[in-house]
Amino acid sequence: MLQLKVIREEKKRIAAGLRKRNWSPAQVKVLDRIIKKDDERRATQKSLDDALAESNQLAKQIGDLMKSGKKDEAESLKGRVADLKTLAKNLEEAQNSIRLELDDMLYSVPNCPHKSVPAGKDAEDNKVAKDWTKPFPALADDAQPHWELAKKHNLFDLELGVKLTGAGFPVYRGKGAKLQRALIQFFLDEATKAGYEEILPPHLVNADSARGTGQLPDKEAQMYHCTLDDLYLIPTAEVPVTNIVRDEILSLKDLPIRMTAYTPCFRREAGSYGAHVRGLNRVHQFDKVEIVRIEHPDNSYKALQGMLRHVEGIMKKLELPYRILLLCGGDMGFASAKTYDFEVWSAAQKRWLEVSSVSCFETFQSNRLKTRFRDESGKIELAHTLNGSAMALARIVAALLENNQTPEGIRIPKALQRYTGFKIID
RNA sequence: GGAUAGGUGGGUGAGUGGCUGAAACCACCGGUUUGCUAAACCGACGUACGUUGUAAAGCGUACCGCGGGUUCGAAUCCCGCCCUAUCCGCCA
Repeated sequence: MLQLKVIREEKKRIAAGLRKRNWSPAQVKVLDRIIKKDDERRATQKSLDDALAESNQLAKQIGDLMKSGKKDEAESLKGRVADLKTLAKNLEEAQNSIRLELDDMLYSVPNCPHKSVPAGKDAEDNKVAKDWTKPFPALADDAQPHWELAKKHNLFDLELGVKLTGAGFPVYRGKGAKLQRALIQFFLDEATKAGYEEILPPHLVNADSARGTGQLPDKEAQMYHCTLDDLYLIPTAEVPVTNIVRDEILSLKDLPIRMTAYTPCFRREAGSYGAHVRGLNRVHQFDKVEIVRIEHPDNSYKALQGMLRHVEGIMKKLELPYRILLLCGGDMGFASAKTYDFEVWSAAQKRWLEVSSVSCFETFQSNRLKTRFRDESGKIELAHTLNGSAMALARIVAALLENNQTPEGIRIPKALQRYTGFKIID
């Protein structure tokens, strides 16, 4: 969530940012309500502190009087303390409900887009930051989409997944399973080379962690919830990995922190069904290697560029046609200040598939996570967090299968061959 | 799952009702000494919110796992929960 301090001090800038996200002037008024509610909070806090201060002082006096044997005088003060206590209790209750209202409002406000983010309503308004200029792979007329190829080569089986679990849980098998494993290994190795520490986190998290990265309270429906133990299956490695630095005050020399993790990702995805979600395009469980960075605010946008180059390097090694989009305000995720999406060309489906999303969150996440660092002068500041997929497997596999199909079989990109142990799927 | 013992500041650890936001030691940071390093010595050293101040800094409040209760007053007493260790049971 946004920092109260920033909303108070830079209301105009935030308001302008929200309008970039396609917020109406009426919606932007929530900022004024937040500030007003915060005024209320401060006033109540002051009264409460004053009441407690007086009561503390009286308690001390009573203690002294008791010791010096002036019992009657002590007794006479107790009435006042009781009154103060009632007052304090009421104020505290008021304070709690003010806090809840304030938090509700704060949670409802998305991050303020970076100044370089274009305004816009939806995906139509995204800017192509880097286009694919070379020709797309030329496929034969009888080229097949990946779900047909998978059937032909026995790579994954969605119907079997229905039997075992339900729709959207693919069962990979044979060379399909090996390809999956090879990609994970490849992505992790690339991240390691780029200086990211490999993490293997739990795949279930508690509510505190889900709150920390903003899945709770608003996106609860996206996650699978194990109610018996009140744990959530992670929708992305971002959740456990970013929470590593929750409630931490880092020292300057700890920064930057770079971490990478492979995890399966579980998404309930209440969303749409149909042609666009066939095969591996959208599933409830998929594999992903995530990269996460914790950065000094001065360096976060440089770090974002670094992450872009990293993902781009992977694209090139996989020999996939890709483009990079700079998302417009209206299409950006709630928590992001700036997001680039990577899309690969799926030659048989003849459309772009999103395979990676790289974002800088500035202090939006760290504010909730309480991830701070001590700056040069010893002052405590919120760190910036960033993350990106490098990469999401399911859709990469889809593109890989489709783009590389030949009459002889499906060709494995050179960089991947030492991981798969085979050069072709036939 | 059962039994027992515990959860105090970055770490170790003292503290059983007011003098404790918390001893002592270690680490970290600043300084003195030193050719340099080390040692020794001196000093500073939690977080959040509120408030005064241009600022430096000061003041108030809260926090000793979490939540509630008893009391004029709680780290300390009581209740519930969570977690950790050990033993037993179960088990990949």
